[in-house]
Amino acid sequence: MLKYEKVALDISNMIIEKGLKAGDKLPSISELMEMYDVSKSTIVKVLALLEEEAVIYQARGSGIYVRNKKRDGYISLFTTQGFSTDLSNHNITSKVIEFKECLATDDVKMQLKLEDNSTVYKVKRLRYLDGKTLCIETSYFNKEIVLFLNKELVEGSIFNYLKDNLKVKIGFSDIYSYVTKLNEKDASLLELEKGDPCYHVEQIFYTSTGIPFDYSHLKFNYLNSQFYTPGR
Amino acid sequence: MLKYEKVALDISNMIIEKGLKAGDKLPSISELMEMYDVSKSTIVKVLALLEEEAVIYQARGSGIYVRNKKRDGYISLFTTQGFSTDLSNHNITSKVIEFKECLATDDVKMQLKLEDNSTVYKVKRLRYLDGKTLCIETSYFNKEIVLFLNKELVEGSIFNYLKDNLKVKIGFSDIYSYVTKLNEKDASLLELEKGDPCYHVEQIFYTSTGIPFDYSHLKFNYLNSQFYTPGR
DNA sequence: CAGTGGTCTAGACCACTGC
DNA sequence: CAGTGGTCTAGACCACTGT
Repeated sequence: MLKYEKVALDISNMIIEKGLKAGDKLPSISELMEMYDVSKSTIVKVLALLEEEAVIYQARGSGIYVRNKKRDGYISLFTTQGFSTDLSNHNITSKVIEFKECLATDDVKMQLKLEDNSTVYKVKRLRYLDGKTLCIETSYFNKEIVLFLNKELVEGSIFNYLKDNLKVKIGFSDIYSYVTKLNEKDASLLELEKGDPCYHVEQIFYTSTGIPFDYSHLKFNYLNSQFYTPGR
Repeated sequence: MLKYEKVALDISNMIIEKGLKAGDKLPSISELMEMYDVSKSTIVKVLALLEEEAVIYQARGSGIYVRNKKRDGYISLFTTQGFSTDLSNHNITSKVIEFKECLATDDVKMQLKLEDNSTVYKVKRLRYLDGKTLCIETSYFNKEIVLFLNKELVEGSIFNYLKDNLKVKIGFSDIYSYVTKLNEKDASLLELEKGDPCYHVEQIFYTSTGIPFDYSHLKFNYLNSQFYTPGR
């Protein structure tokens, strides 16, 4: 673990342990330098990281302050990958509906930048939040990156498997979202009615070297999902 | 304008001028240092900025590459404030439905952290994208920060007025979103039917010193809105 | 193993806030 | 105007990629 990550984690924990609230003041940069015995630039980097994570905000000439915690029950969309990370108090499970290897459709080929006649892994899962239907997730994986996948692996956290076992380094993603009315099939899976609202998220994940390896389409149950994003 | 901002802008422009596409390679850090005659740390900061803006990605040991442009017509939600900034090719206008000074409701008081009996500016506008109804925007402004507002100002870009005239320094924001069915009143404003889907965004803006000054609720016309966010 | 990005340091100087 | 955060430099060393 890198120095600036350690210090950042330490400060995050300190905020929790001391029960600091939004607006509470943290030690100044020079104090933090002494506390952790690191250079100013490192502290500056640590604070930039914590600011990006919406843990703190920095006010020039004034100080460093704790930021709001998000409302409970809201899913932190767009911050971490695969949202299984938002564990605290809540429980995400999944049921596999379909798992197969198949020819990529034109849409999938375009999103994953594949050659003609490429095959991909297709995974369709129903995901639950605290036992309630959260969303339908349909994912396509580029087999040049995701070398192997089977039904057992797909039952668990696919991203953890990719990172830990296949050593896939996840770089960044493009996220598109919109709202439609549900069709009959999706409605029955989500335990809703045809015509009910549905929030769609399409996400394309890239490796750290820029190769797209996962194209996922999420359809959320509007009654069981609400989202949070920190803005700048 | 700061040095790292200038260099970042320059590199962005270079990408456009040279017509570089996703995956195209940019000069290495040491080359960029020479080109702009700045230190390595400055280039590193520039690249971090461009990476955050989803313009490039950096692959350790390999190089710096151009990232995808977003699909056209998608609104860059959560990146800039007030989305009036996504100008290119598209045209955002608004019609004021309501403008008044009034007592803050409990909800508004909580979001803006106001005392009892505080009054706020309430602004309700219909916003259009290329002439089509985009969303209903209801905003509440903290009068301690937003010292003055009138009907004329509210016709234009409120955020530009706050920044340029009132010298309000915008720091960060909390963004909450969810989906519901439309009620009759909102449906008629958006030229939709009661019961149609609606994407809601609640956003609380803070000054750079951490004071909440704007609580806005957006209700989008689901037929005319789709969104993009770069992910990490 | 050469080249590239990433971390970290010590220190100078600037810009802003709040008393 | 003291104290705080923000920018910028020059340079050392580390970690990874691609050939």
